[in-house]
Amino acid sequence: MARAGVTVGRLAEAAAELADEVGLENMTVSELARRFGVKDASLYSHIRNAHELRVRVAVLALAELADRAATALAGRAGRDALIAFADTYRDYAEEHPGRYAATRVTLDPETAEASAARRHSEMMRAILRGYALAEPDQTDAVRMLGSAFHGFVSLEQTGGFRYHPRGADDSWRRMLDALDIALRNWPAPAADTSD
Amino acid sequence: MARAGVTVGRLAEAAAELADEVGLENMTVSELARRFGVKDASLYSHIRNAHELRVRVAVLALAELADRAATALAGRAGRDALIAFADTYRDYAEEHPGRYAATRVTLDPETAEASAARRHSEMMRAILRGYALAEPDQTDAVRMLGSAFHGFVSLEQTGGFRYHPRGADDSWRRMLDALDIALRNWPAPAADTSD
DNA sequence: CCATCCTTCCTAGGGCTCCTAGGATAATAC
DNA sequence: GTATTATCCTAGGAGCCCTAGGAAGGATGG
Repeated sequence: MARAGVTVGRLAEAAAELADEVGLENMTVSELARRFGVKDASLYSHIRNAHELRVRVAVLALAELADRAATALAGRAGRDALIAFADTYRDYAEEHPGRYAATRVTLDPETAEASAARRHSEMMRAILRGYALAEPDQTDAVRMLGSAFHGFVSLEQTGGFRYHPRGADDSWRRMLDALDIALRNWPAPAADTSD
Repeated sequence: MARAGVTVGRLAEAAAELADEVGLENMTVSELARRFGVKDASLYSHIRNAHELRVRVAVLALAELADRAATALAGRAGRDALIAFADTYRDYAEEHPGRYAATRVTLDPETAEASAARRHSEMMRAILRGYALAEPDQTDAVRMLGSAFHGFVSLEQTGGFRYHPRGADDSWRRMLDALDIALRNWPAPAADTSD
């Protein structure tokens, strides 16, 4: 019987496709095997378990997204960079919901280290160079941006903005403007603003 | 054979407990049945399917969280209200991860309408009274706050802040300060959106 | 060219999940 | 006390994840 040509790489790629189609939680080893014309048990020669599959999709997505973000960031600084970066995230999440969801899979330290995760935070820090923030404010700002971007995309995808006529695009733009302002007026350390 | 005393209410309560213990995606009808000393098939006299269970946990959690937030908000305004509200969210998510995750389950319109979801957005709007924002800016601001809160909690829970020594608590405080500043300096509507 | 070895695939099967169908019994209403 | 309804049961189908053990493809080396 001819071999199906399954490799870990193709498996991860197909898993990412499948996750985008049916959602990460409905991405199953069985369905993946079916798409390769192979019994599900056969895939366990290539992967340890279903979780590894999710991890591989996560790693793949993190790299893809980092590449896109890097391209978007080229030649931009300050507010322009912020917006370009944020839009890249949101567009990617819309285009590849399964892959995007996978980026939130918790990775073990070694996998995380080998992944593009560091590139992501470094790009965020690069953006913040336009705002002159020292540590630990820079880390705090990175976390705020990450929270706002991911939170918005997450709420949007779960339908949280569905019950109000205001367009999500418009809210997104305004949020980015507001974040830009927050970064430019970054609060002084622990000054008790008594008002 | 004596009845186990299963009701939809107790089911939802037990499901919430279970979700907090094992995570929402590991909360299963079978395990729930086991805890009631009943066969899994028996539960289908009370609920239609597993999804309904998740929805019931979501509704329960939204109500609980709204109650807590309302209490925290009492007698506070402006920045104080913002912080009290945000802390309520984050504390609840830490205390009840399964319930919190359920609040992100997509509800059908009628269920959403009957849930405490509206109370949540109304509380956010109440907070924004301290910042004098007119529509649609108010909606945009509500979405920004929701995004930042949920995003932070989500990243924190999936371990996104694990690879840097800076404490998450500190970043959280600073993010709230920054959001307060963003609200007080809310951007003027874009003059031109042509680029 | 042939023997060897590793990889990839198979069948078989166990255990868990969700869920349906149909029947029995407990609690309640009349 | 009987009829009704709600709650529980057993039985079973289908899908999922995963393991064990075996067969065959494809490469390697004599």
